[in-house]
Amino acid sequence: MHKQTFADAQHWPANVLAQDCPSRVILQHVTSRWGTLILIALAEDTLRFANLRRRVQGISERMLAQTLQVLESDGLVHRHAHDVVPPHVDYRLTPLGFEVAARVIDLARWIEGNLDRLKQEGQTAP
Amino acid sequence: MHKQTFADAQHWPANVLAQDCPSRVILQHVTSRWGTLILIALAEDTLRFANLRRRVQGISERMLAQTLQVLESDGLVHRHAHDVVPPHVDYRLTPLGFEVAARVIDLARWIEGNLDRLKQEGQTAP
DNA sequence: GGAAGTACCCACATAAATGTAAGTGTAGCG
DNA sequence: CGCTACACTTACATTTATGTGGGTACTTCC
Repeated sequence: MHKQTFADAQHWPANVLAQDCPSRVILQHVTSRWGTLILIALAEDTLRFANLRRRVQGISERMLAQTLQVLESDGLVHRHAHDVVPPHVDYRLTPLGFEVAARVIDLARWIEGNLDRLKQEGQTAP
Repeated sequence: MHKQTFADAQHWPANVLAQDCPSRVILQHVTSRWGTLILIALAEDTLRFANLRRRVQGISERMLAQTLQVLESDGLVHRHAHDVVPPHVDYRLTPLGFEVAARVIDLARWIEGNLDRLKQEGQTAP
């Protein structure tokens, strides 16, 4: 038996607005600068490292490698390394990855399609 | 007349994967650490500064103020200052804000509801 | 009178994210 | 042979994000 405490109430059910809710961590990964773009790119295609880098324009090798590792550790991306040389590694979304990606894409597409409705003139702070 | 160049193709239609697509900027704002949480909180209620800060647990005054300004400049949040003293300022989403918030919430809710399916053990990198 | 609340801003300091350049080992190509 | 491609990693430098503490001007509550 487990008596529910006030602290528990913050987390059950999970609530991102709660201070140390674990979902915040995943949300950070998914909504990170490159995380979003990688998910979007991989939703279209299974890609190799170099190709993925070409799709996600502007990303450095370092960030691509790092972000892929994070997404993999979350169970959103699957890394398949063929045992050959020179190396050949495929990256693709897991079923879970496709579920998040769909939502991220929905958000991105909305923004892309509503750019003209969004103000951007007096923008000083990034 | 306007002959479409290769560079144009990157931006028309808007594509977040393109290097300097303006939608990336908005995406950053919306998916920023606190931006997401503020949108989620404001989708539930119109809130005053201090109340909003209590909802978005862990945010500092500085970041709250700063992020609100960014979201306001994007046209997602509306700031209504009553001319009284002590100050009374209401923050609420614009119609546009509600549209993005809905998508952000969808993403957040999915994460909250699938925490158990997501791996988190060997997590070293944040 | 003193404390607390309101909605901030500012300067300063630190933490975190990101970029840059170089290196690794092997293979195929001209 | 020399160059390029592949998928990384590591060290170092820089940029960006975020936190902290203090201040403001005024009011209400005790």
